[in-house]
Parts: sequence; C-alpha cells; structure tokens
Amino acid sequence: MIDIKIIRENSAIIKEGLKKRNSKFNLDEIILLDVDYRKVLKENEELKAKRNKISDEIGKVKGTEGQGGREALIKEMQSLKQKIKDSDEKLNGFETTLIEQMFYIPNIPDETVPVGKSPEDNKVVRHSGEVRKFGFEPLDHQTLGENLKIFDFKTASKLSGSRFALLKNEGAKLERALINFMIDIHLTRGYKEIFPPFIVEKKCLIGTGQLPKFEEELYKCGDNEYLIPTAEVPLSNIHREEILTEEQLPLKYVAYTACFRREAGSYGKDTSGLIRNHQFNKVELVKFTKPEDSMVELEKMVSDAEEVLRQLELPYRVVELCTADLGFSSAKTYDLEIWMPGEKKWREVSSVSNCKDFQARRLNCKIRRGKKLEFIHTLNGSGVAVGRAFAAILENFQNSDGSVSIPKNLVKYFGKDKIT
RNA sequence: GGAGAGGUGGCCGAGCGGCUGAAGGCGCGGGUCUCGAAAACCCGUAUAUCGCUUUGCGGUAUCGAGAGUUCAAAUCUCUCCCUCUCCGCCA
Repeated sequence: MIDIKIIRENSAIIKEGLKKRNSKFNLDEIILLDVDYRKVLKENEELKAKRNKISDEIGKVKGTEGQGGREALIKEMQSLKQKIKDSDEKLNGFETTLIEQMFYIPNIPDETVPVGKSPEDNKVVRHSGEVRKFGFEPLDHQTLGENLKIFDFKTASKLSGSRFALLKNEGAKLERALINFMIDIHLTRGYKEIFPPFIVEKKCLIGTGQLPKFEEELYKCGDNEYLIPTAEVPLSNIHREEILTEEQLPLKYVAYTACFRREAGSYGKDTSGLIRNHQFNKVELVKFTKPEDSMVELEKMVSDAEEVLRQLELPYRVVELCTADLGFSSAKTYDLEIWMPGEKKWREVSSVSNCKDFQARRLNCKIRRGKKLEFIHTLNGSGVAVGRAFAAILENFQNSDGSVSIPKNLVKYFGKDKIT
C-alpha cells in the first residue's frame, strides 16, 4: 500500500513510479475520489459533533429544568439521526471504494533500480562459479531423472493432472535432503526456523499483496482460506497488527513450505519437469527491519541465498530486476539464476525483494520510535526453490554414464555421493 | 461435534445507559531526593483519521467484529469471530 499522503501531496512521485513500471494504473481516479471522500468525511463529522453536543446537553438538563427544553432537544436529535445515517452510508461507500482502489497500486521502485521496459533490461550484477565444460552432450533434468527413475510425471498427472511432480526413490530423498540442507545453512546465518500453516486466511494475502489483484493465481480452499503461494505469506503475517520494538529488529525467519500456484495463463510455458509446477517446495527467508536498514539487509539476504548455491557448487549469476520486471509489492529485487547445461539457459531459483513499507502498511506492522510509530520494512527471498535446485544438480552434476554426482556438502544429508 | 467461561489501553484489571478515551495497578518516559544508584514521592504516558493560526490546538472514530434498541451504548438485544476449560472423535 502506498501512503495516501504522498498521493495527495506528491502524486508526481507515484506517477513517475507507475510509469517506470509500465503500469497503466490511473492514479487521477484515486485523487478525485479522495477529494470527495474528505469532503463527505467533513460533513459527516460535523453532524456527529452536533449530535454529541446536544446529547451532552440532554444529559445535563436531566431532572433539573422543566421537561420543555429537554423535549425540544430530543426532537432535534431525532431529525439529526436520519441525516447521520444517510451520511454514514455515503461515507462508507467512498471509503470502501477508495481502499479497494488503493490495494491495486503497486509499490514504487527504489531510485537505484535500473529503468527498463522488459526483462531484457534486467542487469546482471555478478557471476559466481565456473560453467562446466562437458566432454559429452549434457541431458536435460527431465530426461536424466526419468532415466534414473527418481521421478514419474506420468503417475503425477494420473493423480493430479498437469504440472505436478511425483518424486520417488532417491528423488524423494534428494528433495528432502535439500530442504534440510538449506534450512541448516540459514540457521547458521541467524535465521529463526518456523514451520507455518500452508493454509492462510484472505487477510494474510491482502497483507503481503497477492490479493486482491492476483486472485487467479491462487488456490482457494474455503470461503476465506487459500493455499499459500509462498511461505512469504505466513512468515510476513507473523507480525501483522503488531508494534515491535527497535531492539527486536531485525527479525529473521526461515521456513520450508510447499507452495501452490495456479499458473493461470502459462500454458505451454516451461512445461518440462520440475520447473513450473502447481505445487513445489521452497525454503523461504523473511526479514523485518528498521526502515534505514532494509537496503543493507537486502544485500545480506541475497548473500544468504547465494550461500546455498555456493555450497552446492552450482554456477549462478545475480540479476538486478529492472523497473518493468519488479513484482507488485517489491521496491527492489535481485534474482539468482543457475546455469542449466541441459536446457542451455539460466533459470531463476531465487528472488530476493525489499518491499520497504509497502507490505508493512497493509500488515499494519510498526515500531515505536520515541513518541511516534513508524512502519517497519519487510524483505523476502527464496533460499532457494527446492525443485529447481534439484533440477540444476541433475544437469550440472551429470556424468557421461547417465549417473548424477551429489555435491559434496550435500552428501551427509543425502547419504551417498551419487545417484545411479 | 456437545457443555460451559471469557474477549476493555503496551500488559494486568475495574467499569450503575449520559459526568468514561475509559478507575486502579504494572510497565515506560521525565522530575524530586542522592556522591551515584535503588527505594520513595511527583508529573506524564493509546491509536487512527480530518481540519487548522501545525514543536501545538480542535473535530470524529475506536472497549473482539457487525447489525439493532435509544435523544444518548464499553454498558441493553441479536448475529458472527476468536480464546480458554471439560466431554466426545481423531493423525
């Protein structure tokens, strides 16, 4: 959520941000709506002030004076009553529309974010690890995994339709090993482990920004309940409606969860294997920070996610998203992409974002600063997507005989050093 | 699922339909005392929002949520939500 005060007093900043994002959002509609809203609010409050005043007088006249004055006042109040009721209805109408509209404004990009028109304009910040030279033609992860009998997409679709994975044998175990491996890395880096519910109420999704705009991306499983599309949702909502102290910050959480996404409108895109499924596993990082610390904490969080890839010895690059590619709630985002030798392309395995106070406003999460309260900043990042890391290991550690080696830091979690 | 109890400020906890934005306590901030500290005492301590003559003043709203009764609701009525206890069922 954007601060309505900025919209009133400095709408040019917001418009500039929307333009950089290529957003077609019409801010002027909100500006006009807000003017009307405040006009009605003033009328409404004046009526109520009058009501309170007369009501007070009625109380004072009680018993003392003759009933005459009292009755006249009561009569006046009766006519006021209807006026207030009408005014309340009008006001509620404006307020509901205004808030509803506000929920659709995306975050404003940080000024350091490269301005761009499409993902092509994203900026590669750095590379890490050597892209391996193969003495043979490397296979893609789907072929490798099927040959090794560690997953079975045919059975998955028999059970659940398209875009689901069924892992078996060493595949199931590798997935489990990766989850534990990743969480353990983050625990050594100061994150607190959480195992949250995978179903959350609507207000949580409004809090982090998935709703109301991205309803079609979510699995709904009740009137008010949804499957989480990412652990960012439950983790960021831990401190919804709370006032934190400065000493508590930064708060750092790590959680493994399954994630559920409809992937509406992505038919035919990334249809292979583990890359874009309706259900996938992810280890997620979330931080709550003081406003002035969030940019530094963003860099640290990127490094925390990178540590997973470094320890897995996977070649990756860090990409800074341009303004056009930023997510709805984010002010600045880095993606981590791994080189996939079988597919011959870079694949996103992590997206690390600083949402600044955008989510905190929706979540109503603040810190006390002397006498004043201030919204905190929230950050979230994958640390990292498990299925995609799995696929990357298959492609990067494949051997000419079709077997796959296990990165040495992962061996103690997996139990052996090779899948054959 | 059945039976009960309860939801009031940062926390605990009072609260007869008008004098209650809400006693008292704790906590927190400031002060007095002290060489300093503790104790004691004194003062101050909610949030949101709008307006203004904007280090402040004023209006409005907020006692789980919503609706109702009333001139007037923390207080009365109804619906819903949540928490706790007991029983049943259950991974």
